[in-house]
Amino acid sequence: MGDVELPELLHLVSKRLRHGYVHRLGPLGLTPGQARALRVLADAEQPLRMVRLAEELRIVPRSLTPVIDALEESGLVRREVDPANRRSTLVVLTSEGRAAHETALDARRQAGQELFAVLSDEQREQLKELLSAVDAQFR
Amino acid sequence: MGDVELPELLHLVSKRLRHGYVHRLGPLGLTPGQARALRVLADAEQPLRMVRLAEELRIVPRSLTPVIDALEESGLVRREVDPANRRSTLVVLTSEGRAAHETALDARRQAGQELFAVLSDEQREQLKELLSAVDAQFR
DNA sequence: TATTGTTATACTCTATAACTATA
DNA sequence: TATAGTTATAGAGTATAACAATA
Repeated sequence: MGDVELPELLHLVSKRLRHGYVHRLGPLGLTPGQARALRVLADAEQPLRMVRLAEELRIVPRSLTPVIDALEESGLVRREVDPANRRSTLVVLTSEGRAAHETALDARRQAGQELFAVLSDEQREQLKELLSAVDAQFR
Repeated sequence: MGDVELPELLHLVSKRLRHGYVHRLGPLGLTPGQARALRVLADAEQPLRMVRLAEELRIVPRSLTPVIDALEESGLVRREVDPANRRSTLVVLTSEGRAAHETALDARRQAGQELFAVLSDEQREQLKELLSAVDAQFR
């Protein structure tokens, strides 16, 4: 076979990452998408509206709904009506949610380290810069 | 927000790639997975057994079944019983399938070029080598 | 009218487990 | 017994379109 193209490589490596996440986050009762939402909420350090959270995650609001449904059912977030605009829903991270985020963060770090284990710190930085450049052109 | 980690970047860039594929392959009546299967079959230059094709695509055989179902329905591949081992199914690329592969290849190339447009040839090569190293450690 | 979020629906990608036919 | 592939089922991730509530 031999010659794997760059797009195909990207796809394969990304699939491995997802695989690692699924297996490490699964025992915590989280999907990668849920863990991502927790991360954004924790980083924001304040409740976020659905539209805003979806933007940060780069998915459409409709796709966020079941993610938040699941997190709410697990008690990791809470929906609140935005007093400033009653059309809006504020997604509030609970203390359980914050704790789950910390655990998930470790799991995600481990999966990341495992995936990029063969790269030196320098190479990892290089990879990050290349991918950043690719990503940035669309933002 | 600022500090996006390497794994997250990988996920985001990969998502963009998928997005580009979906939009360019959709009008051709192909999903990215179907186009991948066509590519492997075209590269192999001979019919492949289901198990072998799944291996090349790095998915389990069960996941390949609906992909081949769809391609067969579109007349792009044909299932044949392997005369050497009647348990096995040979997936044969039809001439229509070969033509569809050529068209899909262009679409995929365009999506790839668009995605990595901001990188120089040298940077693309660098990225490819880094991802290859990551991928190779698991093979 | 425009915005926010949800309901409804659907498709892709992937997996595990159980079954059938064949070896 | 072991292998190849399918049926059955499920769970993530994603999207578009239509709608209700609110602004």
